[in-house]
Amino acid sequence: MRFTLKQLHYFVAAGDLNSVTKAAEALHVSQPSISSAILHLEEVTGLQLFVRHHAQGLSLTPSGQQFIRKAKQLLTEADGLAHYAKSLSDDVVGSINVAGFLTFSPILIPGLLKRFLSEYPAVKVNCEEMHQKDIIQGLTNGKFELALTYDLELPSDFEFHPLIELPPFAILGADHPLADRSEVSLKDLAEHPMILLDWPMSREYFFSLFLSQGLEPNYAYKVQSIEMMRGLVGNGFGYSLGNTPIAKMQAQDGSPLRQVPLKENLRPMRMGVARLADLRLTRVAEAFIATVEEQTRELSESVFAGGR
Amino acid sequence: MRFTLKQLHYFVAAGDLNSVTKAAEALHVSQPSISSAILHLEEVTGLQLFVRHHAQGLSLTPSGQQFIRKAKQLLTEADGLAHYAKSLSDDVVGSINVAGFLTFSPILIPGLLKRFLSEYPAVKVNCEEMHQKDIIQGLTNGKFELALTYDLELPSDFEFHPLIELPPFAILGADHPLADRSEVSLKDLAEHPMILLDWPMSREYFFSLFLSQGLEPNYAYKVQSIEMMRGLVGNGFGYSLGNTPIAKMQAQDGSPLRQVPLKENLRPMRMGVARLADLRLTRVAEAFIATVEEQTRELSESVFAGGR
DNA sequence: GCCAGGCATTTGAAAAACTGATGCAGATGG
DNA sequence: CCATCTGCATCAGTTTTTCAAATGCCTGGC
Repeated sequence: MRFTLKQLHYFVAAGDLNSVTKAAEALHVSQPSISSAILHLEEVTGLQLFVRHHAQGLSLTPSGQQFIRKAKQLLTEADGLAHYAKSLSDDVVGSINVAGFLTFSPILIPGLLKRFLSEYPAVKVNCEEMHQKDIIQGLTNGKFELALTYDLELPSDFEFHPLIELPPFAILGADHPLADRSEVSLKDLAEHPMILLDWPMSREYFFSLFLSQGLEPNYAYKVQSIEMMRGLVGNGFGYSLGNTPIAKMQAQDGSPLRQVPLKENLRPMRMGVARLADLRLTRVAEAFIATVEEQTRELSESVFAGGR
Repeated sequence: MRFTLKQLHYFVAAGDLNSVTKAAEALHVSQPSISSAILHLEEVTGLQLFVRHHAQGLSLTPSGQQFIRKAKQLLTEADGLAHYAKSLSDDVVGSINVAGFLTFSPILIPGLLKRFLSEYPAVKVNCEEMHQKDIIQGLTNGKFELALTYDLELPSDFEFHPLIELPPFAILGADHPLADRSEVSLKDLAEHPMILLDWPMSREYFFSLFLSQGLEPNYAYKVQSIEMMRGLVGNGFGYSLGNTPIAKMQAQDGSPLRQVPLKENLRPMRMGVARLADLRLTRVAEAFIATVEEQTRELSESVFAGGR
């Protein structure tokens, strides 16, 4: 870099006051400091910035006048950057990047966004839904500061703020032999063909539920999407398991579905806010977490109550 | 100032490369230099700019991403300022402020501007016409870098580049008793009433002409403008003197005028380019002077030949 | 479990910035 | 016209900042 902001600052002061001495007084530095800053700028720009009047200060040359205008502009922008940074750290402004786990994002996030933006309209919220694996990676490399997800295989340097517990339940087609029960046991289900939502970390969780009961599931199909799973279940190809209740259980082709609680006391999935432990929260993130808490409290009394 | 351009530069490099070490290599500085620049920025902004991944570099936090965008912008603008200054000193760009003496500015400057701008359309030329006194003051305090004027009472720290010599001539109304002569002497004129163009420094010049011949003029009217002088002369109130011939000698009310050379060998007025001696010329100024020379050469064969 | 990679910290040296004093040249005032 | 004053540049010495090599420390890979 050819010059420093400080030199520009000194130069501008001298140019405005037409005096090195006055600029020095105004900025509370010594007169040689101003003088040398100007000399340095004249050196590196190759411009003669001032004409010196003996015993009566100095005045800008035409070149100096052109230069000082741009210099002031740059200083203003530097100041703007400082203020921008300050407000990023002190105020609820700017943007926030959030990741959401695929299953409950469509239920949780739209209402959440609505609530958050009505309170903080100046904030730009970027949301992405993804698998747990991508969430962990995105949080790790700083792509997101927060993630709404399950505490599923979170690395030790993550912090998790739990919001709600979602016990697993069975998803059954209306024609399934077990569909009319008020609750079913994993033991009963294990014999039937199961539709597995074949997502990294999710599949291990479901498998672990059976394992904890000494059982083994009977995978009929492995699918990559919730909708596909519901379609197969709704059409009688098997049952499935889930943690995220939705308002109206129905496949996309209209086949009715049932959500039936499981008899065993199984490890529930804990949904909450995950983030890197050593990433200090911004004001925006704090505000967002507060809003998530409100939104979740509300949902836990309506949609999310459906699984229990 | 809270931060330096250098710190921003180091930070941006680290952010782009996701590595302190790589940034240090790229910028040919040591790794601690980068590291401390980042630490300082995090300190003064209050933002956490990076998440550190042990043994595998670092990545920008969302705050860091917002900050780096603006930081890059500022650096680009700082670069722009450096280039702007460089081109101001090296190229014929930017603007130039020129003063012109009142009498011949309307004759010289329009054509001059046309010629100059056709060659250097990127330059903004600011022209002002004024008295010698204001010209000297404007040059002294750097308002103009050049002035087209007479070498009339120029201070010793001025430099004057003469372009053309303009001997004084008499301006007479068509009905004036001396109007039909091919030349008149000051001695003849001195008896008649004279219309004085009462400008600072100009009046002293005209008076000195008489003084050099042991004469004294007979002031009938003192006026503040060329046009007023011509009007009075054209309507028979007296004669006047001038140095700047114009193409068609006529007052604004249509009264015809005559320009009659003076018999005596009087000190001519030297017209040229004046400037502060210790103000280094910019490229624009150099180019402008060259154009003035061309333009004057051309005019000296047409309009400016009229006085002799 | 050892090695390598990579950032932070330490330490000492070099460079830069700063200051008070001085010099110098023109302006000011009687 | 001379003495004084003003205000920028320069100098010398000190403080501050910058820089880099070495070191430490923690993690990931083999």
